[in-house]
Amino acid sequence: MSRWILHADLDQFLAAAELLRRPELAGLPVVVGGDGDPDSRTVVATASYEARAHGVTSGTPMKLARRKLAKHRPDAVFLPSDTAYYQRVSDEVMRLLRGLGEPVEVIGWDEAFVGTDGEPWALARRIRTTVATTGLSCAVGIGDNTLRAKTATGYAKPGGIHELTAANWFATLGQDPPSALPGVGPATTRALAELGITTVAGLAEARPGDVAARLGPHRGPYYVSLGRGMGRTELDTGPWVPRSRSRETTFPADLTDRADLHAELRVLAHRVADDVAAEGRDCVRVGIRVRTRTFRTTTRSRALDPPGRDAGAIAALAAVLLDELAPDRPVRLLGVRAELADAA
DNA sequence: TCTGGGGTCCTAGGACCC
DNA sequence: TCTGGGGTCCTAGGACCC
Repeated sequence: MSRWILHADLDQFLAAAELLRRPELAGLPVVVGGDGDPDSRTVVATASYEARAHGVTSGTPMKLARRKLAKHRPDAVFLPSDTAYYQRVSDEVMRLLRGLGEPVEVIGWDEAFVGTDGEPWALARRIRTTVATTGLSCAVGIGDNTLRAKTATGYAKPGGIHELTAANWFATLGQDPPSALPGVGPATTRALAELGITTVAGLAEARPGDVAARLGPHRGPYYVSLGRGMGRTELDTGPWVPRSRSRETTFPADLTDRADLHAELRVLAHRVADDVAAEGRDCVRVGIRVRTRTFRTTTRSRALDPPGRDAGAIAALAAVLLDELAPDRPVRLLGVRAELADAA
């Protein structure tokens, strides 16, 4: 248990990582996402601040991003997402953070918690200078638990430091909508509004039982605790152990032919099987995902009996599930997922 | 405007068992 | 003969995050 939790978040990570190896792009709007095909049906993963200035943010459809930037920034640069490279850059940053001698919990490519019993502002500045040695920059949130640290980072971006504790929690965001809290999205915000809860302070004062009746026995009380600013003070410093592996593809054009669908499914299943084998663990359950032209998404899953990592067995079960699902509309996306056995 | 890919966790209903 | 309640597993879907 740590007295202070710090949350480090790399600024515009994917775009910044690209600038590391292409310094000549500095100052230009840089948009990372998809496979680099200008017409692909994909979205922006990360946009540099120069691109954000023109309304291009994460999640913007790539075609729309091109249109928005074409007007004012014909010099904008579009790059395909190179996940293997970003992972290497991330690994190096996390290695440096672990070198600080404090507990570190990695929670994403570009985010980590660092715990300390020492002076948190001094550590926050050390984190920023340490990360800067890689050529990247980060914002740091300081909190008395993980939730307050992560929330604080939102006030620190880009590249700053902000502290959020029990002392200033409600003064800072008590009147903000519940969606200001990490883990509360649009659907939950809507459901809470139906209960008359429209602010973080209101959520904190709600009766957990009332929220549970609307949002579930576990989630209801959890949301109330979020409103109160409660979070962990214990970090999980162990390596991340994946619970599932999946691969999915949105096709350039919708597929209707059953043989085409099965051929694509087989490719995905084999890629998943490769990932499962690389984990050195068995697959216990196989799932597929089908999204049709109308964007309706359905899933099917079934236990793999016996569990294993044989690509043929995983692909065969995926094929059975696709036949059962038998989509009757043109298919936009196919996905295959393997749930992994508990690590030994 | 036309909506990615890779993940995690929770919920709820039905089956099944005692 | 009829009725019960609780626990657990399986599965589909929802919500959210980066």
